[in-house]
Amino acid sequence: MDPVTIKDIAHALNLSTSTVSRALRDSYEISPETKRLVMEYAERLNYRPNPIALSLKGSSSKALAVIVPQIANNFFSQAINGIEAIAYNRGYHVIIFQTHESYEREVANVQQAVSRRVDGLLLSLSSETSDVSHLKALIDQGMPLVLFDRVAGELPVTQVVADNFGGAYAATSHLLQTGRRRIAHLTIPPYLSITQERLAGYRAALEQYGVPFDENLVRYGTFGPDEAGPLVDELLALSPPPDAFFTASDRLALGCLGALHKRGVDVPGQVALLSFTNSQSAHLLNPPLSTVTQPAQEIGQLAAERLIELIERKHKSTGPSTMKLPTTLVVRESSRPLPKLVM
Amino acid sequence: MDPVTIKDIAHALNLSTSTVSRALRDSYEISPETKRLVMEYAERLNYRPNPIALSLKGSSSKALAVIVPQIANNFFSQAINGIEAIAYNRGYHVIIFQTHESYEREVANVQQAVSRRVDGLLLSLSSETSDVSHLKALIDQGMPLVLFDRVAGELPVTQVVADNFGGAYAATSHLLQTGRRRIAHLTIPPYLSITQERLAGYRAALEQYGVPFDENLVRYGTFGPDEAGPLVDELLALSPPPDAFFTASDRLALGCLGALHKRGVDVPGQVALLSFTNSQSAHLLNPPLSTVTQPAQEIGQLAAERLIELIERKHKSTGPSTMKLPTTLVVRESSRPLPKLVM
DNA sequence: CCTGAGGTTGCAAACGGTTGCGCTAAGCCG
DNA sequence: CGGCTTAGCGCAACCGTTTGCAACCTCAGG
Repeated sequence: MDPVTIKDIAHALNLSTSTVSRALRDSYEISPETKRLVMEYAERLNYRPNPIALSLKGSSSKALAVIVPQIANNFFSQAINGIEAIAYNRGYHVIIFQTHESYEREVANVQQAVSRRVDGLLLSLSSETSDVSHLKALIDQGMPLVLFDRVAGELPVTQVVADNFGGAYAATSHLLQTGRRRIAHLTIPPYLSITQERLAGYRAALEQYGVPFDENLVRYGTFGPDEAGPLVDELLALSPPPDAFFTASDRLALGCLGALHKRGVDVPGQVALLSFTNSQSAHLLNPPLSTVTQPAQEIGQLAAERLIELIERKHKSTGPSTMKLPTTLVVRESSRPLPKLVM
Repeated sequence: MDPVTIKDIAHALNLSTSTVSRALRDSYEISPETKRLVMEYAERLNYRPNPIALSLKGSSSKALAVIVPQIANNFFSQAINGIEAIAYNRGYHVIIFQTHESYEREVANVQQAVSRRVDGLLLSLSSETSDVSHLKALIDQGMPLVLFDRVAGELPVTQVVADNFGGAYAATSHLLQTGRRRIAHLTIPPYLSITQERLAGYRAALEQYGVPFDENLVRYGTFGPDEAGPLVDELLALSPPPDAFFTASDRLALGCLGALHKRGVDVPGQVALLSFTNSQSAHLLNPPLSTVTQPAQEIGQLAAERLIELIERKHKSTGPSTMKLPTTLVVRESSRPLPKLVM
């Protein structure tokens, strides 16, 4: 029960493969009668062109590569969801790669994607990646590429990101408005563009409110397991200790909340907590968690749309652009205003 | 800067493509000297065989299809994580498809996967799927196939699942032991094997404790948005109302907890809550949620391992088997024993 | 010196499809 | 009625690789 080929049809109808091919593509060179015959027969046999043969011949493989650090992460799985939706509608398939935050695997995955002849790449940098020459090479080859979320500003490619600066600014401002002054920032590895933007937003808000920046209050996580606990301990040991935690990832948020629970710290009485997260259950946590959410699915959709545009009218390159989508601050119990407002 | 082909090497070295091909595959027919030349040159040019040409020619495409209802779901993203890990180690790629719980898309995705000439399929049924003839056809074609999580028992294929019966039995028993007698079961669409197994586990536990089964207490969700609220209302309106909710999915768990919060129902005082979920934050919810977790990543890994075995020694088919992995009951605050135990 | 074997290498077909071009027959015009 | 156009179709090359088989050379044995 092997798949039907063009040859089978040609043979059965006593035609040449070229005629069948043209008939199926509705070429003007083929008589309506012949077309009808071929189409009907192909329909009956449920003929599907072999995409592999197509990609061998032509250039297009109708496949996109998505390279992300981790699938099992709310943000990325939501983004992939958006990517897949767009890709499916436009007739593309999605091949997924995980870098597990490793630079080496990122390079290897890019290689693999290229040799699979994908039509384009969607990539979110691993936290280890500081050298982006592998991507430069891609761009020089003319491979369509769109970066999302964790991008590299210096690369001349289309990038889709959330407004990390704005999100962090809004979050920090909110904490300041609720009376906190010692705001700790638990964040992700410093190489990442998003880390820097969030840090910048955090600093900008501090400055706006005349609160001096204290680098002791900024701690970098590593995506390792159980990393939040020690960081929280270090921060709580400061004097004066922080009165708020602003964290930059799902894992840090949950880890931090868990650590605070375990140490019997009252949230938000003793410290407030506010986090970047795409978790669906922030409102059900104890206490309900104030969050900055990124439009993960929209980011994925937009990135996929841009990429497909790039692929389909490669000539008319509109030039690289960075698209920034707004984040949403949702205030909940974990950052409730302090009873006595200092301001 | 087009990718290097065997022809380029052949031309540069004044050899035929066949010689180069054989040299690269280290064939005994080629002289050591020629091999060395070819290998070195290929190395220098960073030659990578075109996988598309390989798949066209031979049989193997070194790609696996994964078809799941939803990527943005803790269970599935964790499972895919496991799949990808194994696949990567064995040199396979993973192409992801989402059915969005639609039977039509499931069929279309299977078609697409086949025409992409993947070497094998990993599939978790959509909730709409009751007819599995599209999978029967696959099996008849000899396409390696492994079902996981949402399986179809009647199919003669390898299946990897969690012990849903056991998990539900343990969960229900626990609720009974803590003094609950009117245990509602909010579950997913009834076609699914896992739904039936969980229901069976639930009933078995009831029977064990001599509590009559009341079908009014069982409600089926549809994966729609905000479906939990109405179901909770209906159940709370029963007389006597339930004293526990046992839910069968992440979404139902969170939806249910949210609905109970909103209605001011005390958990676990008024009703207990216990859920199947792979959420990472169950212990941080308010109240901390008692859960049955499935070993999602292990299920993915095991399924991928089985599939690759199937692919690589297609001849020695060990016959279909069902592998069942244990679930874990974690008791937390949301199912705290009632103050006055009836038993 | 001829023959045959063994060791190397190249030719060509094949995978499934697309496409430039050539061929045939019919129709049209002068 | 002859030549030209044109519709409709087939031949063959091509994408990159593998592989059966033929071809060639060298050398040893008879």
